[in-house]
Amino acid sequence: MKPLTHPHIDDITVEGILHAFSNPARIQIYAAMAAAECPQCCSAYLSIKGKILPKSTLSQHFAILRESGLIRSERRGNEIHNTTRCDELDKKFGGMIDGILDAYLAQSLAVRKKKR
Amino acid sequence: MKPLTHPHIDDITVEGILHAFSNPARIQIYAAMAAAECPQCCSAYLSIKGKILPKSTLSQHFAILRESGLIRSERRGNEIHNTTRCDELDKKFGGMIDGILDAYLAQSLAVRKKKR
DNA sequence: GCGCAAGTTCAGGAATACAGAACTGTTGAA
DNA sequence: TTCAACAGTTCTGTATTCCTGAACTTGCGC
Repeated sequence: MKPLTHPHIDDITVEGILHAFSNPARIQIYAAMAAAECPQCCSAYLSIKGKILPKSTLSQHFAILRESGLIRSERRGNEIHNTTRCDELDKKFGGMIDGILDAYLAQSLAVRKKKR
Repeated sequence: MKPLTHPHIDDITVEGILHAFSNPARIQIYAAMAAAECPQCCSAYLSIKGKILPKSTLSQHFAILRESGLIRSERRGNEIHNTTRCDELDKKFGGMIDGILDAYLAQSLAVRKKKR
């Protein structure tokens, strides 16, 4: 099994991050991960917004998040512990990530209100 | 020829914007448009970062930017005048767009420095 | 009218995304 | 140690999206 590789902070690009975020499942995964208090394994995100994702799809989403530099993944025995790289990213990209997350969370809240 | 339609501000979504921005040509067009002092027609962006885009490709990029709600396009006789909708967008999405643009511009600057 | 320039639409091929099936590697219990 | 269950990956075919050249429409000036 391949070792998990992460791009160096200098190799992370705005376009890569925006592409990773351009998929609804991926931005939701990232938002949930950013809100989590401790590292979560991949299968914690098998069900997202009431939809169930196939494991293979999820695995590929995680690969894209990892390769774009948004998250860090570490093998812990059987599972993989995932965390955001927000400290590094905030230093490099200023308020970009937070700005996106804030807007996304505000939108999610608004949608939930509407549904009631 | 179809009339140009723009989504209502309430129908603009974070995912739509991020998808529009996930393409290098589109974010560059938007950045240039945001920096321009007056409305630009589409063909002002035929050459972007040294690359020449086919007209058809450009036309579709503009359609995506328009439908995502990022820009406003108005027919002026033969050509189309394009402007960003940044006032509305800033009101709706807080610092998201500016955060993205700032990071993108900073990255572009860094790249240009490296090339020298 | 004519020619030209600005954009659009269409059609194809290329690239990318998705999901089911089969797989690898790890854990824990018998 | 053997084996079943579990976490995640890889492979593969299909569906979707993206890109671009060619043909087209519309508007302007001569």
